[in-house]
Amino acid sequence: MVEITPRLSIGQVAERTGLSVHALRFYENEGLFLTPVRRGADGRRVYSEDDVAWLTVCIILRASDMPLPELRRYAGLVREGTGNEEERLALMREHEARVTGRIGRLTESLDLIRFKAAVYEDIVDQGSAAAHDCHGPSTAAEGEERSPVRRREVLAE
Amino acid sequence: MVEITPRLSIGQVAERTGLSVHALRFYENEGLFLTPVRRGADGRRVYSEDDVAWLTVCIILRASDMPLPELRRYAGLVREGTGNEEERLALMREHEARVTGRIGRLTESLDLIRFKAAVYEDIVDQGSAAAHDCHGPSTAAEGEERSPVRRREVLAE
DNA sequence: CTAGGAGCTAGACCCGGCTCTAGGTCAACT
DNA sequence: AGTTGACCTAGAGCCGGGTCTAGCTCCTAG
Repeated sequence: MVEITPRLSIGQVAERTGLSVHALRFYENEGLFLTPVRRGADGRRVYSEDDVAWLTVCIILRASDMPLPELRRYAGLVREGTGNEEERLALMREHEARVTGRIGRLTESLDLIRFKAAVYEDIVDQGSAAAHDCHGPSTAAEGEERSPVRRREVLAE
Repeated sequence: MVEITPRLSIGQVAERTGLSVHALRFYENEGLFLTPVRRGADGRRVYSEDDVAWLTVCIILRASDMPLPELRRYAGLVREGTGNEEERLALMREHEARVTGRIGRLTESLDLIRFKAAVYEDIVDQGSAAAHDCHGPSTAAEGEERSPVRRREVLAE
């Protein structure tokens, strides 16, 4: 007699998932659900826990910047049922590659960011230790290579 | 007699930086340069290597999703000259935190992505080893906790 | 002299991904 | 009876970050 799959209102789903009710309707419109969202007698949307489970997957994929069209395609594959796992795999692997690439580029950027921060920290520390004017390095440097953030091009300012 | 700071055209800067000429004008409009971009007698923009060096910094900050307003603010601080290193430091540290946060969330997402991929890979391998139908797990799972991507909520599909 | 190519400005447009509004239905309280 | 409050639809609006267009000025080469 326990409710096996409680029927959730859009508001409840919004609350649980952190998506807005607008976003939920929008996602539905975009074809991101696995099954057409059911309606109650009064025409209101009724969600199941399965919907919520799927949404949490969507949220994670979106959090890693999977574009909506690709998420839609993925939803389509899942909707089709078993048999297309190669395609799902390819899609996931592709996405994985994008995400690792993104992480890599962000990590590279962190080199510069931390380097800059360290430079400013030194100046600040120095300035507060002895209370005389800071003498910032204004020598500009040329940058040619760029992959593993070159020291010199990073120094100025 | 060597050109100490060669004068570059917008096209040359675009080529070197990978930014479009449009983007270069746009950035200028947005106040992202350290000094007003000089103009030749004919009214065309003339860039120095310093500009390019600064642009490469901008590009890295943008690559890590520093919003334009913040980049503008940073440019402003640098423009002001030495003396505001605490502010520059704070800005960089803040940005650093955002970037590490982002990397963390992406890395978390990777857990799910790889898990899914692994599931599909198993199915595909299994399917190709013995040529009988795949029996995908369609058992839906409820998801409550979510930080360290829970196993169960991830299984379905 | 004329055609191309690079630049110029101001401003329109685009894209992704929501977000919000207008105008309405319904059920539940007071 | 009236007021919330949650929901509905269709469609407009917004934001960030560019991108592109129109219509113009130059310079250079053929």
